[in-house]
Amino acid sequence: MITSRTTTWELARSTPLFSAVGEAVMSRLMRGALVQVLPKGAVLFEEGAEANFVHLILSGSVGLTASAGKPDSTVVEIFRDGELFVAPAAILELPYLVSAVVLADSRILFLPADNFRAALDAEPKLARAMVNVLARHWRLLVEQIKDLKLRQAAERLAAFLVAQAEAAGGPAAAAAGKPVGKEGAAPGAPAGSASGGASTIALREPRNMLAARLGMTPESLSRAFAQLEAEGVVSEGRAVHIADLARLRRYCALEG
Amino acid sequence: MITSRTTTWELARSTPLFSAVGEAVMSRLMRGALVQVLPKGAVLFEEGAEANFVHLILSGSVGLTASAGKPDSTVVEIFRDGELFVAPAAILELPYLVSAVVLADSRILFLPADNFRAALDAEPKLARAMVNVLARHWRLLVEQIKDLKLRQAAERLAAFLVAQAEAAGGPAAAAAGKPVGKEGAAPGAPAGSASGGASTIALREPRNMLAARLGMTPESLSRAFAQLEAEGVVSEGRAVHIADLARLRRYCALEG
DNA sequence: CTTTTCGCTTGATTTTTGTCAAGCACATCC
DNA sequence: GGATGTGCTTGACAAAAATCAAGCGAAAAG
Repeated sequence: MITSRTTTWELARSTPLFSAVGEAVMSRLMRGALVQVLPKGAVLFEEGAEANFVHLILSGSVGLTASAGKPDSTVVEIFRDGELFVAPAAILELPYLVSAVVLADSRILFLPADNFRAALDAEPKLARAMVNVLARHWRLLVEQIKDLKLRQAAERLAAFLVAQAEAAGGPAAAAAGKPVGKEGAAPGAPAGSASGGASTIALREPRNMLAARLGMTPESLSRAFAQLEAEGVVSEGRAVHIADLARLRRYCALEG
Repeated sequence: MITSRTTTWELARSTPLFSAVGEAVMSRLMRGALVQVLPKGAVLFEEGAEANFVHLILSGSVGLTASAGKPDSTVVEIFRDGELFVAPAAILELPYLVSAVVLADSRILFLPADNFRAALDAEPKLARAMVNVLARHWRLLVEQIKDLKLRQAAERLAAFLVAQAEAAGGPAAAAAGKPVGKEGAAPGAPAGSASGGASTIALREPRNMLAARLGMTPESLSRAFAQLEAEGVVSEGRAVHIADLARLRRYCALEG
C-alpha cells in the first residue's frame, strides 16, 4: 500500500499517546514497528505467549479474551481507536494473560517490546504518558470487578448502557437534553444526551461479544434486555433507546 | 511518637518504591506526608471521595472495598506491606472508585496527591517506577476478572490457594517462611516448590474477607473448602494444607 | 430463487449460588 | 462461672444464571 505509510502516520498522530509524547518520542517508538491491516477474527497474540509487541489501535477494535485453560473463553476488555495495549506484559517481560482478537477490521501498529522498554527508560515523557494510560485502564477493570461482584446480569447491562450513553453524550455534546430523534446509528460514536433524559446509543459489537464482556451468556443478555424494557429500554438490532437515563442509573444503583 | 520518624524512614526504605526511585525522590514525595498507625477497621478513604493522598503501606494490610450504591459491599483487592495505592485516582484527579479499610493494624504513609503529581512530572524515576507498579496491578485485576468470569466458586478458591502457595514457596524460597503449626509437607521441601508436591499455607485474612475478595458469600466459601477436600485440601482455622499442588492446578484449569 | 448459516430470542430444565436460619466452638466480658 | 458475641459451618430453600433445545428472520451462499 503506497498510502499505508502516510495514513499510518496521520492516524498515529491523532492518538492520545502521540499528543502526550510528541513527534520525537513517537518516531523512536516506531523504529522497527510494523503496521497490519487485519480482518475481523484475526488474532494478534495468544494468552500465555511472550509479549514481543505493544499494540496501538489506529482504527478498529480489539477484544482481550481469555480462557484460563477452560474450553470456553470470555472477554476481559474491549479497546478501540487510539488505545495502547497490552503494555503491562511487555513492560514486565511476562507472558500475556489474555489473547487479543480483532473485532472489526482494524489497522494496528505493532511496536517492538524491547524498543518500547528502552524508550520507557530513556524518555520521561513516555513513562509519564504510560502512567496515565495505565491509571485509566486500572479504573476500567476496577469498575468491571465491582459490576461482576455486586451487580446481577440485568444491572450490569444497565450500568454498561448508562456508561455508553454518558461516554457518547458527555464529552462531545453536553448540551441541554433534547428529544433525541432516531438518527442514523453512526457506527463510530453513539449519539446520546447527557444526564437527565432520553438517549439512543448504538452497540458497537455483536451481542455475543457484549455478553462475554459483561460476564454472561448470550441467552442471559437477551433476557437482561427483556428485563430492562420495564425500565424504559428498547433495543432494535444494534440501536438501543433509553427513555430515561436517570431512571436507569437509579436502577443499577438501588436494585437488589 | 519519637521513634515514629525513624521507624517510618526505615520502613519506607525497605519498600519497592524506595528501591526504584532512590532517596532524593522519596524524600521529595514525603514532603507534607503524614504517617498514621491505624487499627483494624479504620477507613482510609471512601468510595466517591476526592483523592487527596496516595497511600504507601509501611506495615499491615488494607482492603479495597466497594459497594456501588448497593447495601452490601465487596472487596476488590487486598494490599500489603510495601504496596502503593490508589495512585490512579490521585494521578487522574478523579474520585476514588473504592474505599480503603485497614484489615490488620497498619502503619500507613499518606503522600499528598498534588505533591505526588508534581513529582510525577518532574522526576522521571518516579514515573518509571509507577509504570511498573501500575503494570503489576493491572495484571492482578486481569487475573481476577478471568477468575470471576470463567471459574466457579470452588475453582476460584483453588486458584487462589495455588497462587498463595506459589507466592510463598517461589520467590524467597520460603526460607523461615510461615511458622504454620502443621509441619506436614514433604520433608526438606518447603512450601509449594512451584511444580509438584505438598504445601501448607496460612490464610492472612478472616474468611469473610477472603470470600468477598473471591466474589462469593462466606457460606459459599465454606462449601468451596468442603468441595476441595476431595482434591486433597484440608483447612484448619487459618492453616490450609494442600496435599498435591499439581492436582489442584489441574483442578482449576480443567474442571468445568 | 432456494438453501444454508448466523445472530439472536424464547422456553424448559438444571446447576450454581445466594439467602435464611440454626448451631457450634471459642473468645471476651461481666 | 455464666452471659454474650463472633467467626465459621451446615442444612433447607429460593433466586439467578447456565445449559439444552427449538425456532425465527435476515444475510450470505449456492
